[in-house]
Amino acid sequence: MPDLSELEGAVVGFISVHDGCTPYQVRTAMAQSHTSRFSGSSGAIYPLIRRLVARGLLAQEVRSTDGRGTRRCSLTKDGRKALRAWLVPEDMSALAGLAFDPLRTRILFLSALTSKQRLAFLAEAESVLTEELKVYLADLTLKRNGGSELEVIATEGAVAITRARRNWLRSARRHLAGTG
Amino acid sequence: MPDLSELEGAVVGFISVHDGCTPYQVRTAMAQSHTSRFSGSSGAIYPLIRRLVARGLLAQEVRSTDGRGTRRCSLTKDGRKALRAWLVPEDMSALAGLAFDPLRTRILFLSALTSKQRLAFLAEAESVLTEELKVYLADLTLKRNGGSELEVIATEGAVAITRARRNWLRSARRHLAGTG
DNA sequence: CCGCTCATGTAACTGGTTACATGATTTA
DNA sequence: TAAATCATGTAACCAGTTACATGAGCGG
Repeated sequence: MPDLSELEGAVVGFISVHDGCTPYQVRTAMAQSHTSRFSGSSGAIYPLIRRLVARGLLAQEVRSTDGRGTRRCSLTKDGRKALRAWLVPEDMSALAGLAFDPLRTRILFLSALTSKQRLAFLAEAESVLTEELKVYLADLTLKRNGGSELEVIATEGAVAITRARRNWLRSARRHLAGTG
Repeated sequence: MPDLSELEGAVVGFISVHDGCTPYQVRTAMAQSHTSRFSGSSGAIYPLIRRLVARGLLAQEVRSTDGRGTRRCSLTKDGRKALRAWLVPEDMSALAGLAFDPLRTRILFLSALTSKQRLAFLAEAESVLTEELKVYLADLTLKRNGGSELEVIATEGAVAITRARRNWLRSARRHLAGTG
């Protein structure tokens, strides 16, 4: 059995927390997640869940009362095992590795802009990040009353990283504004 | 003309900074980059560069003295234009959006582990991040003497974000250790 | 001249995306 | 009863990966 992909792991993890949820709920949860990595498209989720059922990691229960054929998903024993293996891989450094950051990438090539455009770019990025930070902080408040402890921690991570990015951009802009 | 993809933009940006470089140099630079997003595989780079030449964004000069057919790449006027459009897209929020973080994703599902395993996971991740931080700090020193100003800023970003992640994990671990 | 690095390339695959399509259920 | 939402699905596509293959140039 090959390891779970990131999306597969996220789906299995979601079902482990939301036992008995429908594929549709998995799908919308992925789509609403803050990270834009996965679209939560039906073309991704439904075939993926079928694959996991075929591999014996998921079990499905069809509600006969529902004409749409809505199914409820839960983990099998093998599914829980696969989830644990996905959560804690042999090589943890793959998880911790530097994430791809389109802003950081672009900064390397800002010499293609005039110094005025450069500063405008950094200022604009900074303001977008500040707005985003507000969103995550609001989300954090939400999670603090009503969310699980782990959801709070994950949201704190989003806040911490966004804040770090914003502050980094701010100091970069000030630095570049100084040196022209 | 469609917009440049992230990899295309990175390649065009690299060539803008390293004018006259060979596709091989582009490739190895991508492969050595800290972010694991792109492998820098020849199967990605060579066809990509050919596409960009066909689109008129890159120009190639073949050194006739070289039996390997090594080519030197540079940007055309259209290439510089496309680079600027890629650097500063209409929707800046797409650049600033929360990056995908496999650690953060996994934290949401740590309830599948025993509390002991959970703490071990966080401790291990924290130590990997601490090691990584050392690497980026060393790189920063390197860039400070000998690198461009923009390279220094980009590396400072890597340091800032890694540090934020590490500190976030540390406080999460301490918190979970407290509540059992 | 052997092995390493430089340098380019192709073919099969993969894990997603977008766009489309269909029908059931609920709500105004 | 119309519109919105719930719910599932397929087909065409795409950007990248892995694995493989080839050969030139160079240092020991």
